[in-house]
Amino acid sequence: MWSVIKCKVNDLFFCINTPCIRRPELLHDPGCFNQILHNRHKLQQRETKATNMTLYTELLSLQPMSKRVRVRFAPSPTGGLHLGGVRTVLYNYLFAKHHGGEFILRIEDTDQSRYVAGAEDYIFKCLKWAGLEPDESPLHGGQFGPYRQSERKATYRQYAEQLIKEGHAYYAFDTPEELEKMRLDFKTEQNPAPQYDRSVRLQMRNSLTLAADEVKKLLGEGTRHVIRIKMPDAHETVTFTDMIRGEVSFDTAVVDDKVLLKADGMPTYHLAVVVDDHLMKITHAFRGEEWLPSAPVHVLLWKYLFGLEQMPQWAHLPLILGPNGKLSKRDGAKYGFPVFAMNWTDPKTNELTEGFKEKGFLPEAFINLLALLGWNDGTEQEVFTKEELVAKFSMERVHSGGAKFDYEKAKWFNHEWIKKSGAGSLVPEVKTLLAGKGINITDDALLTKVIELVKERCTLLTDFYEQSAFFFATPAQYDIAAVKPKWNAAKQLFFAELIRNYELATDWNATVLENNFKEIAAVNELKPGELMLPFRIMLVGGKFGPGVFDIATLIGKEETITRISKALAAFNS
RNA sequence: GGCCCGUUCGUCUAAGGGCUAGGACACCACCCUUUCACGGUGGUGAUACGGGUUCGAAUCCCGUACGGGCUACCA
Repeated sequence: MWSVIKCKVNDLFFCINTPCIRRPELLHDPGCFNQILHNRHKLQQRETKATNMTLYTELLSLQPMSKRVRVRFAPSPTGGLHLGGVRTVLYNYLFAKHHGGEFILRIEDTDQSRYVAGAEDYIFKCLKWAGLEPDESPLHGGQFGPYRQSERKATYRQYAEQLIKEGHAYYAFDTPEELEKMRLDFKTEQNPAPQYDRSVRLQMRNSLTLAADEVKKLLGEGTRHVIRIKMPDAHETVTFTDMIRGEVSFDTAVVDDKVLLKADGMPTYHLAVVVDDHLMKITHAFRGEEWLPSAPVHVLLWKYLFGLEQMPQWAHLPLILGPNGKLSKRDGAKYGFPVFAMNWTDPKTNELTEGFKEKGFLPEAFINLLALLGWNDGTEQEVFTKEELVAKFSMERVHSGGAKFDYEKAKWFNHEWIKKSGAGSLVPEVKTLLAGKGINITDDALLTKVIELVKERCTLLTDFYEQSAFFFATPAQYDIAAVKPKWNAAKQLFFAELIRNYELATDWNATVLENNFKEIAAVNELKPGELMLPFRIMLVGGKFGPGVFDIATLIGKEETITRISKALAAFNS
């Protein structure tokens, strides 16, 4: 149950809704306390820190009632899951886990015309990859199912009918053509997008304008109709407190009569979100900022249907922006960065949109970079494990402004995570990647050593191919240009001698190899520096990679000698 | 057009009325490194503008500008 606490501070009353406090001692956690200040913005503006502390102390003396936190992510299965969607999932997940609550996934598939085969399955795969699996969903089950709105179709109509009975909604019989005509007729320069609202509804065909028996007759004949919410006639201000933005208000006179129940009997998002959030006992509802304009409709529905005190706390997350406004998959294609979590192929067009996973991102890095796009813990820490995020996340520290996605920084996060990961844990990924390029590895221990040696040079997982292929295959080509200009007979002789020396080596390790290399150079009066680069080209093929003697050690005596001989032939031709 | 939200280095952000506005990415320079990286040191670079409140404003208030979102029987 909600416990609504009224506090009087400096002659001002504050209403504080306490979310799930299963354990009162959690109140001692300042982060948790922040969470409780439903209307902290007001407090922030008018009160001093000291007063806040007084309030805090007052709260401690109260016994908050417990209500388990339940949050939901409600995607519509119409295509790929993009950055913003995954971040919404993340914030839901972190918030739920931070408060010991549940994270629910509900499929909002009420628009049958937009149904896309495979999209739902794809969403689950993305969540699994990212490590953000729900506690309840169509796949995971739960006490509040079904979790697909299409399967809940029968539940919605009664709520719409109830609204009509109470005068908060009405039947509308207007055909699509009539609606189009209305929009055309009322369109002016001043009003380029006329709404179906209180100014026009009395000129349309609906149960407000038609006689009661006419309406009855139409309904009896099964005439196609929708149910629309009837926004209040008088100017009424709808206000709610957003966890991120503070108080937000709207004048109901400028909000239109949104359709609640469509002609096919399916609810629209507006009805479904309110009914299902209620039925599924959602305590906090997080969604993108693009939903803010329709929030007054939802608040009113809560008021009419279930009571405002039952309404979840809203948080409208800032948008993730691309180079030109709201991030779209087009931006990704245009600027060369992934937008979706995983590769998505549109089943109709066969168009492939690249995903972060396939681009070479580690799931840990992906959620880390997403978490920091709009949130920080107030310290200078930027690399967080999922566990740290769960422990530190709070909606209070989410930024209100939109964040432009920076692919360079995203790559930096991935690089940090590759460096941070143990070589062993990267083995499966790198193995699969190399196998895809025709390099099949059987020796995991060797691969682990290779990864350890090259991982700091890899920003994306896919970089492991270039950085480690030469450990498993003799270079097919050499960067001849880097060697040829300074190549001469003396160097030729040096490497011939090096082969003889290495053939006799009994102790094959980097130190011995380097010492022998330098001794022979000294005897021949050559500078080791001038010989290192050719040696590298012989072993690697190019001017990159870890220390040459480390490479020689790992590829082994036989292979090292083979590569020197082979390269010698190539350099001389 | 209307409504709503927002605005600190190019980008992500810190600073809850009080040091020289701090950090990270990117960029530049140097050091380390006989490759490429990692790492280290330093540097360039921001409170949109105008009023107000205040001893004092990035911070609170108002206005302007700019940016974004929404304006479907889509979500």
